[in-house]
Amino acid sequence: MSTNPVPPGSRRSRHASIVDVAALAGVSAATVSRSLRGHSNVSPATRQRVVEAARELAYVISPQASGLASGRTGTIGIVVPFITRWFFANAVAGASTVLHEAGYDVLLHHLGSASARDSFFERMPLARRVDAVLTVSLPLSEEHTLALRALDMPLVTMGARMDGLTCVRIDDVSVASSAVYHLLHQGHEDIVMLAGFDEDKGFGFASSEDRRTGFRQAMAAAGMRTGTDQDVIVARAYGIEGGAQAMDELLAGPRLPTAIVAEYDELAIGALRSLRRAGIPVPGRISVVGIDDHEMSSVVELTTVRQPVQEEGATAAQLLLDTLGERPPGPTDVVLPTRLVVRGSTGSPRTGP
Amino acid sequence: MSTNPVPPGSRRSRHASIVDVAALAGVSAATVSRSLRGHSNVSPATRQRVVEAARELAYVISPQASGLASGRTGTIGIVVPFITRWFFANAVAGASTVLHEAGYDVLLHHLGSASARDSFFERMPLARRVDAVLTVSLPLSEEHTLALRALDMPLVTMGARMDGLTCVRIDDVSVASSAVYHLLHQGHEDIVMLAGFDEDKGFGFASSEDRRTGFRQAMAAAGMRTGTDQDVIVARAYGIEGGAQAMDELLAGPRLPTAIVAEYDELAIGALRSLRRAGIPVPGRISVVGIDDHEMSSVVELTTVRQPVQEEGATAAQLLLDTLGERPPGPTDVVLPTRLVVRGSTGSPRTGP
DNA sequence: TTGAAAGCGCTAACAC
DNA sequence: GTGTTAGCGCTTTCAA
Repeated sequence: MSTNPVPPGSRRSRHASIVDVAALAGVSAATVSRSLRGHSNVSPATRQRVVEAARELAYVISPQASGLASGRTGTIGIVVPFITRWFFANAVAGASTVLHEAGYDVLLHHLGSASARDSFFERMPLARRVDAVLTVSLPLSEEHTLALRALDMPLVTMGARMDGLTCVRIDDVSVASSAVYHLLHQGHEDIVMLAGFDEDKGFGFASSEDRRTGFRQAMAAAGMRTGTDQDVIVARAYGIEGGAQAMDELLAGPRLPTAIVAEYDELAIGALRSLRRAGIPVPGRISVVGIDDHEMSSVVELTTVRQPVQEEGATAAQLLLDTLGERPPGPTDVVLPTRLVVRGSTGSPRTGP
Repeated sequence: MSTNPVPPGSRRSRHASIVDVAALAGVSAATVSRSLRGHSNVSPATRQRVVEAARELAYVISPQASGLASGRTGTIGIVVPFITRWFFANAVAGASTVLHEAGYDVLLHHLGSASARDSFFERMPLARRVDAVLTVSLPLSEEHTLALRALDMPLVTMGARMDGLTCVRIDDVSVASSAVYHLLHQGHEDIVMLAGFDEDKGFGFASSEDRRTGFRQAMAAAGMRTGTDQDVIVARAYGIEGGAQAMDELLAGPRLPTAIVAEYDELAIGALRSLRRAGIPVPGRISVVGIDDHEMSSVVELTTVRQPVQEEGATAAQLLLDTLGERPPGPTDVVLPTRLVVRGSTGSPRTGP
């Protein structure tokens, strides 16, 4: 019927190698290499024969051998604090789709905790394994930055500016400000920011600082008192639970503001859960605004500032690929647009007691 | 002050190589290799010198060279349909934490769409790049299965049984049944299942079939009519939007059941959104049960059947590592426990018209 | 316990 | 255009 795809006399290792293909096509290994990688200096007829031989032998190039010889890995490392959070999962999705389409593999590292993060930067399991690195919203210490730079490879950050590095982000200052303006516009005067977990000297997210700044700037510009200890409360855990706990504490305290700006939607959603359980009407007694437009925000009718997370990831990945090409462009700072999405969690404050 | 970590006369490539370490330690490359990998037949003194030399030169082993020589990659491939969905992100988190701790790298592939899935199995970008593969909830066609098996490497599935393969899962049949029993126990007699997107011949999830079976079995056992066209409605999109649309259609139809069992929580959450917007009281007019215990389920007070997703991922990863060791165990079928979490979305049906 | 030598499978100069 | 020749940096027999 058909010829055996594995020549009987071949060395019969698990895979056909480039010399097997070369033999079958009647050319040298170098020509096979050139043909399969689309180099121009191969005659169409030869290339044709090589491609067919490769197909017949089910030849798959060995990335190890190729990488060893060429110095490239064909792999990009993506580092995120948490893969389970909506934001990071979407960032990874946007980036890895672009990278896979470009023929790159993606090595994923999620840090998960401060200790895991430290051991990551200490062991640096990316060294010699990837051609470039994309980090997402990692607030990096001096030490971590050095470890990353010591890799001496292209580096793009998403959501965290670093000197001399290409960064894709949103304008976190103005994002937080616009959340405040929305509330001010509705007549709120007693607004508190619900900020993310800090974990000592910070395994928060890189955007944290800027959002707090944006909050305070907008408050100050409107003549609201700010800078006190009470205008920003800090969650003591990540995500929903962090937001819920912080809200519980606020509810237990002496004074409940008329509005909350949460650093990110999951905090806001946690706060909403606490408010609902406590029977506090939203927005009747208190309004809540988030930042992100998490996929669940429409479900809980959360007013929020939307950012295009997948697009940020895709853009960052594309810039990384550009850097890998010939004539790499210099570092840039790409800022993507955001917009306020008004839903049911905000409204005018009740006048009177 | 201190000696230069890069010997002036060395070949000064970007990294120190094993021969640099060997030279500095005054041994052969073979001994360096043995020392650094903890082989027993190296004298403590020698190993000590090698380790110090490696540290001094900031030596990092080249995975490419090592892999080329040894035939191993030190990398595991994880394949998921979507990384942005809560379930898969958690599965990946559980698995990759275990794999990273064991010193393996993780190559992530998320398929995203049926066309991307097909091209994935056609191009098989895992070939020669990983030592083993973990697939999560992928319903595989005959063709895909063959492509995977052709890789000829250890394969563990999470949430999708396949002949002769190790699988970690929950009992999807009984999970769906228990959701039904909960409703029956509350007195419901008119129950409809809200099932996931099918996309022609199926890019749904592997658990889909079993959950429908569980639903029908429980209904039949209770003497409810089943098998009609109306006891299972199928969403026309994934996730929340799919659930919302399906619920909208049900609401527009002639008959509204008193209870819904959703194939997974995101569908249930979408359904809840539609119900809230339509002003239908839950559980007053209709009860809703989900499956998963998605992190948002507590926020919307969804009654659901919890499954330990991260633990499933971690278990699957561990089994994969076991398979990679000497004396690989045979294929097993690990079923993890689940439990009903009763929240506010279910209650007795209203008696009367 | 250690070293020498032979690859692993590919790419990149350099010839022709 | 195509082939030849060296490696890329390890691991692994096989000897010693």
